[in-house]
Amino acid sequence: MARKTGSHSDITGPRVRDAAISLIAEKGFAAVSMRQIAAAVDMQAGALYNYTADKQSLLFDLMRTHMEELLEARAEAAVTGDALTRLEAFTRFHIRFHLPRSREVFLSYMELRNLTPENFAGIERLRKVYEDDLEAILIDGQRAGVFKIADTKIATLALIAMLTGISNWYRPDGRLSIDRIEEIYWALVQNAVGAAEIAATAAE
Amino acid sequence: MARKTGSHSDITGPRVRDAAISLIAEKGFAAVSMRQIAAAVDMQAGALYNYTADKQSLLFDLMRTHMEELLEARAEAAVTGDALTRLEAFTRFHIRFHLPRSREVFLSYMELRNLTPENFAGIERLRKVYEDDLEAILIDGQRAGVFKIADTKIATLALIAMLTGISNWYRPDGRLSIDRIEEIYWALVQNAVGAAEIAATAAE
DNA sequence: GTCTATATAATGATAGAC
DNA sequence: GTCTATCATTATATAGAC
Repeated sequence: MARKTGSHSDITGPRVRDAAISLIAEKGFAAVSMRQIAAAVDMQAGALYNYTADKQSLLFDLMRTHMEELLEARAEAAVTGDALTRLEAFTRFHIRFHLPRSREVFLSYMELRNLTPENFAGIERLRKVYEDDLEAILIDGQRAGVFKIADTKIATLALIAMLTGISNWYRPDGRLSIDRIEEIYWALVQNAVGAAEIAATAAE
Repeated sequence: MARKTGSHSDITGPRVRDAAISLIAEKGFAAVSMRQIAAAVDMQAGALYNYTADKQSLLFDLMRTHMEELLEARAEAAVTGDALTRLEAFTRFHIRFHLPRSREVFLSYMELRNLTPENFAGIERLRKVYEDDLEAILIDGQRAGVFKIADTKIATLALIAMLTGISNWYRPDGRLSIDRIEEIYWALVQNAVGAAEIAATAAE
C-alpha cells in the first residue's frame, strides 16, 4: 500500500475537510473562498481541485459525511427496552454526539440553503431517518400509556430543536459539565413527554 | 409634509428592506449581492446607497429592527399574575409573533456571524433582554414551588430553542392551525417546567 | 433620487509546467 | 500532487450627469 513520493492525499484530504468545516462554520459557505480554505492548509487554491470537483461538492460531502456518521453512531448506541429507556438513550446519545461537533451542527443546519436541490434532497432524506427514529420511540410510549403527547410528529421536532440548541451556547470550559447537561436535559425531555407525571402519579 | 417630485424614499426604503429580508433569508447574506436586491425593487445597485451606508449597515438595520419590534410587542403583550399565567402568555406570544416572521427569524439566527463585532454585540444585548424576560418568569415560578426546574438558565434557552424551532417547519397551509400549534407547544412547555406534574399531584 | 459608468478587488475554476 | 499564471465573472462602492 506504499504511495508514491509526494503523494499525501490520504493526509491532505482530511486536512482540507477539517479546514473547510471550521471556516464555513465560522463565516458561512458563501463567505468562504477556495483561496481561504487552501491558505488554511498551506496550499494554493488550484490544488484543492484534486480533492473536490467543485465548491458545492465539498459542502455536500461535509454535510453528508456528518449525517452518515450520526446515523451510524446512533445505530450502535441504540438500546432495546421500554419506550422510556429508549428515549433516555436517544437523549443522552444526541447530546454526547453533538456536543463535540458544534462546527458540524452549525454547518448542517445553516448551509442547507446553499445546497443544490438534488444535494438538499439527499441530506433531508438522511435527517428524516434520524427524526423517524425518535418518533418511533414516542409513538411506542404513547401507545403503552407511558407518554402523554398531543402530537408525536411535533413533539419529535420540538425535542430535537431543544436538544440541538445546546450547541448554540455550550462551551467546553463553561459552567456545566457534559454529565450535568445530560441530566438537566433528560429531565426536561422526560417532563415534556409527560413521563414524569405518570411516574409521580404511579408512585403514590 | 409634502415631498418633492420624484422623491419616494418613504416608500422605496421599506421596499428595499423587504426585498433584502427575503433574499437574505433565502440565500444568506454573503450570497446576496446589492445588485440582486436592487433588481428585486427595479433599481440599479448604486441607488441603494441612498438607503443604506453599506451592505453591513443594511444587515444590522434589519436585525436590530426585528429585535426591537419583538421587545416592543412583548412589552405590550406581557400580563400580570402568577408564574404559570405569565409563562402561558409568553409561550403564546412567542409563537404568534414569530410564526408570520419566518424570514426574520431565519435571518436573525443565521446571520449573526456576518455582523461586525460591534453590531453583533448590539443584537446580542437585545436578545438577552428577551431571554431574561423569560428566565424571570421561570425563577418566580420556581421560588413559588409551581415549577420544578433543574436550572432556570438552561431551561430558558431550551424553551426558546424549542419554540423558535417551529419556524423551521411551519407552513401557513400545513396540517396544523396556529391555534392548534399554540395548544401543543403550551402543553410541552407546561410539562417541561414541571407545572403539569404539580397540577396533577395537587388535584388528588 | 436614480441613472450610467467605472474603479478596484476578489471570486471559482482551469491550463500547463514540474 | 502542487505550483504559477490566468480567464472570465462578479462583487462593493463611488462619481457625476440629469
